[in-house]
Amino acid sequence: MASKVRVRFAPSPTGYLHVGGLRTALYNWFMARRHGGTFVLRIEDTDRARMVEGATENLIRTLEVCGLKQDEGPYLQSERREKHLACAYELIEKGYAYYCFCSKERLEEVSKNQQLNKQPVMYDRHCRDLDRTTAENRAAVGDEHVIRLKAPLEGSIVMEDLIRGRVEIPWAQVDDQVLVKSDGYPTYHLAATCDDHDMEISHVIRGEEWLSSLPKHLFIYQAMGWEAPQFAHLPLLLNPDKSKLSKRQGDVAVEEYLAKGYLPEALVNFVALLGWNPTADREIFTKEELAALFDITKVNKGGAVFNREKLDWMNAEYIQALPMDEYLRRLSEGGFLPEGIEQERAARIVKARLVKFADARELIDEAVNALPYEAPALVWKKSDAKIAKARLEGVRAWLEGKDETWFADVPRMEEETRAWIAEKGWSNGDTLWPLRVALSGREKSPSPFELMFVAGKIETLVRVDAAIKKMQ
RNA sequence: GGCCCGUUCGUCUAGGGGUUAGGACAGCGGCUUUUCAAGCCGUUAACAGGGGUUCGAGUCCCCUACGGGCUACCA
Repeated sequence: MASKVRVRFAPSPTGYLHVGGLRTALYNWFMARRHGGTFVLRIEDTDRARMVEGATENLIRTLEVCGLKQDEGPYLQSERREKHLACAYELIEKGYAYYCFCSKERLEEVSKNQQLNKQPVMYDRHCRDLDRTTAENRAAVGDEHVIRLKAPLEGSIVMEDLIRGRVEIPWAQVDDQVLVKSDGYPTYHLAATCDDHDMEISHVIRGEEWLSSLPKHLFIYQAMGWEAPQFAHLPLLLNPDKSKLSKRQGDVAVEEYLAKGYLPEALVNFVALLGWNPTADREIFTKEELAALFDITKVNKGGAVFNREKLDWMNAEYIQALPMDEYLRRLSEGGFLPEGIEQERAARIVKARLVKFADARELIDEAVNALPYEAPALVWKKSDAKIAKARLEGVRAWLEGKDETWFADVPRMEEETRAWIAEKGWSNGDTLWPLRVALSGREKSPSPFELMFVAGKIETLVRVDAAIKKMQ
């Protein structure tokens, strides 16, 4: 790789961090970490009309939650406007850009006709050959104008992409792109190119949607006499129907996943493996491990469907791996843990079956609160009412003799109770089933030992008594 | 419409001329089991199609089909 790796993540502040954006950020971060480089954050806020209040702060916060802290920045592109404009004027000076005074109406007219005649839709270069001095005077006087790139008319450009290899695009296809808008702000093409050069970016890693405008960017580098960085255009993230991942077909914002209680580590792990994988029969990696193995040239060319089922699986894996106190802390800080001692105990036993934190409330509720039920529910399928009642009475006497601390130790409760059942010559089924239903009121539930742990001694006995009474 | 990019199990992918085409998620089956979940074991399932090149193509080339991106004074 180049001697000094400098990469950047350059989102526009449109309100939230898109999961595709997260992956782009991640790959840039990997690249920086892998080569001892610098990860720069730049906010592309040149479109004043699309600015969203608080979006930038939110973007930075979300990246940080995901463990992606920039080494440099954030730079605000809007604050670098003077540099961009200077660049535009230099391009005009060198004959690689020009003033354009065409009205929006004329432009619409032109493209309408092109569409009708099945011609490629692009600017007809009406102002391309205006006399420069005249144009400059008009501009100085305040005539509304834009500045356009003076793209070559013939031949084609051959480009080298780290992921796709050689790409060739005929210049006839490349429009005289607007570089400076009539509001005096630069467009992405000018600003990004200019900034990437200024910030000495060595590798531009961005979404595939930019591939077709790469000729314009390369042309600017060349016209300015700058050395161009290397480029890598990432494949898109897709909906299940293979269209570009969009809001309509499910969540696309990282914030939404976080709000649902997906762990940032899990989301990062999952997203990182969409389009690239370190060639190992393994799925769970920390981002540091991934960074150490990262190779931009091994990134897939084809788009990847964002498969939520696998995300769920992976998130559950991460929850399982969390130490209990860490798990409770995060659950609580995320606002997913209802108040109460039983609730906290339930949170403990529910951890193993939790897919995402947002599901915790319901699972906890099921573990804490018993449902109303009818007496027949207490009878195990291979048993009968008489046995069920006898077992319940036996269990009650057994539990009566235990102290509160005994109920705080699930493995011990289970071990000793099973031994006791065996000693009695009873079966686990005809004993444990009635106990479990007595405690939960449900056909399906956590184990009776877990439920006793949640309920505590007093409440356990109350529920067992109630069950016995139902059997009268 | 034009230009560009892409195409291995349903999904994420491994694979860079010689493989029984491997793994993961989901699915299915079984084991375990007081229920559910988990866990463990097993299993279904793919090189888009057609031409080349080659002794030999998932791997290289071409064509077609399909999908996607761009085609803004948005990024």
